[in-house]
Amino acid sequence: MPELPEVETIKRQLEKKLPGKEIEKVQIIDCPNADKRIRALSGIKILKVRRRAKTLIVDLNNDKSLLIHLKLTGQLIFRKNAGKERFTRVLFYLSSGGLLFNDMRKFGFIKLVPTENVEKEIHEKYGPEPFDKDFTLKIFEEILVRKKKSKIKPLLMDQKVISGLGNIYAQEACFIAGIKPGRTAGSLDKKEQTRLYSAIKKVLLSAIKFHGTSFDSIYVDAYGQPGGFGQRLYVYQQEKCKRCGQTLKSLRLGGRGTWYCGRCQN
DNA sequence: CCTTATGCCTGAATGC
DNA sequence: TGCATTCAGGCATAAG
Repeated sequence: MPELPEVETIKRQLEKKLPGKEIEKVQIIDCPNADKRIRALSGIKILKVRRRAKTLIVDLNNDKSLLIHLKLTGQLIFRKNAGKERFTRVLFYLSSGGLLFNDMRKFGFIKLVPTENVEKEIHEKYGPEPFDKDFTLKIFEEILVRKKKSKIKPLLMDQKVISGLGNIYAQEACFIAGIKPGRTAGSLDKKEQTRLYSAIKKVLLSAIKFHGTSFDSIYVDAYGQPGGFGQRLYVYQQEKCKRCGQTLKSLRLGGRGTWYCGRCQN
């Protein structure tokens, strides 16, 4: 399930590949959430690839941008020889190679919006990027005070509050910070707030370094390669604590599977 | 304002 | 073996 590190990995790879390339043809194979107008992009060139939260933004030279969200099972893969694969939903034929939008469960979407509206469509809807300078410790503390009754792990997953964290990295951050995921935001003391703030950045940076998590073998990067962070997970879908060896506890928070160590997290 | 539930989907895993 | 059931989850939306 692509979260910030996975989408960032794809973004960094595609921004080296796509700019300057021309879209020769777009084929929508089976994609209920794809804007039909993308079929008319023949002859349009790709200018830039960006990321905001978990959404990829592909700016085009016709003042429009593609907004691509992979949701749970989406893949965006660059292939030298374009061809339909098992779950290919949209196929972009490029001047060299092809860009495949694969999505087993069809939750993902591709929108086409005027580039000038990207701000409105995306940026305004989401909370701060964890690596932007506006995401300061002070801002984070204010969030925790404002949402003091929320449970901390579902809060970290709320894109309107902070963008980019999903079910994996929210609970990994809680582990690294030594905080139980079911604690309320308001119950964190100053030290815990600081630890969690650092843990968010730490886990995301590390995951980006290893090209993300391919735990479920669904996520792959823009070259079809799995990420290497899966074996470095502390708690997500793990049985025993990597630090103390104790059997992890599991529960559901916000409807999502959640794991934590009763000894290492307080 | 809040929290929790639902729908969108399909494949893998499980149960009888 | 096969068929039905359950589960996974991002996130918009509805309901409580």
